Amino acid sequence: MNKFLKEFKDRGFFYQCTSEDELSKQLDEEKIKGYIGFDCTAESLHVGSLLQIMCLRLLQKNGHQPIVLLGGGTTRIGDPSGKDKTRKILSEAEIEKNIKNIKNILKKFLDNDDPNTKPIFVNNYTWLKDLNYISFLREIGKHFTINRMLTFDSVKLRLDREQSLSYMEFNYMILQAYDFLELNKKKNCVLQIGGSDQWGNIVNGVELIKRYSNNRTFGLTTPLITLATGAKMGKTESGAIWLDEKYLSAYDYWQFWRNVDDRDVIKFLKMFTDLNIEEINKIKSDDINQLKIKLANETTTMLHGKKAAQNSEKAAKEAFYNKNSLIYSNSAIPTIKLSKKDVHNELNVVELIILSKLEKSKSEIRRLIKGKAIKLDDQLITDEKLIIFNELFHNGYLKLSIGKKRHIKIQCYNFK
RNA sequence: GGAGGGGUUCCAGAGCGGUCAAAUGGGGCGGGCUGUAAACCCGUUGACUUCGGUCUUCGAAAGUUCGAAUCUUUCCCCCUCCA
Repeated sequence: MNKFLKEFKDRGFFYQCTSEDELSKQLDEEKIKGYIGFDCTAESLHVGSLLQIMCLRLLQKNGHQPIVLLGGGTTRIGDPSGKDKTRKILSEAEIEKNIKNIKNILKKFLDNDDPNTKPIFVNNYTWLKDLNYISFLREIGKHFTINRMLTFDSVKLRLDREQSLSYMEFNYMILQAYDFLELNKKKNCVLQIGGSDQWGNIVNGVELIKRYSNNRTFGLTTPLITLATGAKMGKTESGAIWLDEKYLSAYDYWQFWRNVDDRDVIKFLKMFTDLNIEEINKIKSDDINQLKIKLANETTTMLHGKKAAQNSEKAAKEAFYNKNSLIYSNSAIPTIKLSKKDVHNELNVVELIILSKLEKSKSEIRRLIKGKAIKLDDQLITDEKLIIFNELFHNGYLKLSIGKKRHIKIQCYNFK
């Protein structure tokens, strides 16, 4: 089997392929271009898209060139796959902003220097915006039968549940197929990779290209990643695991990986790190926590850099293992600064926590205090009326802990 | 177009004039046990509070009533069946 394809499988990326043997053969014979489309509905990408990104990296690693399609056009329509309801339609400005943001994140993960493999970024709006309806129907539309389109899951599910599917959304799969055709014509792209929910859309593209130009192309899908708990990857109760530091700090990103379920560790090491697959297979999981730290370091380094990863690890050590030690300015624990005007003589714990922005409801904070969750410099707080005074701070710093996992350093000089 | 059923707190889903900030389950959060894991047990889960209470919530608006998530009217949205 082809090297790329083998690693693709070994790492757990593989779900379905249109014709595996032939793809393998073609990959052996030449360096190809493969594309993945990213939805631009959100302002940033979260870990739910990480597997897709890893696929792009794997292409590069094997000398193939990835094409990143940022769906400026199709985002204006909305993919009905896996959706119960029509999505809200974004404004032009929002979409443009999202595309820019997402592109920057992808660049962090990809090698942008090697001219043979550096990613090609395309926006399908450039070719979709000027389509002529009549000629599109005549050239492209004739290759699609409604009979067949009705059998695709994305459509069928909606219809079965008697949820409305607009004509606009119904056309999404045709446009995605057309994207593939366009990339095949213009860039000689022969492979589309996507999540398993994209299978129908991808197959449509492969078939359209076959009918239109008799070219051979391939589709490859990745499985839907679920956590051991059954939840979808990417979103937690406290918010999505964003890949953008603006929305999620490197420390919190590190913590996400540090806290994965035991059962997911090896799987994630394979999927989301560059560690050699044989090495991972050799690991005996006698120290699962060490592995989790490894996972957190690798993933954080890949996205935020080595320094950020080291800092996060250091901060975690301080927060979880150096109990009862005072916090100083060189601590890596996330810091919030209080300005003098925030602070007055009567400031109590509850207000302090509000100022720290760790919680926004006073009732919730009072509940937490009653539940023995709040600590200042590892001292349990039991009185919600406690007034914050100067002696609590050591060299202007105070550690605030909420529960076992949330620790923050509060900095305030000249506290009264 | 005709006939019914429904919209409840993060989700599912009870309530059907006062005892309802609203059962129960899930999820979340916190505590315990541990390993920053899982499982399990316990607590908690609208906001504000001088801890006495106060204020805002049951699709939207108006009304009946001492009192409405619960009754009436209009409107919006969803579902089922018939044409």
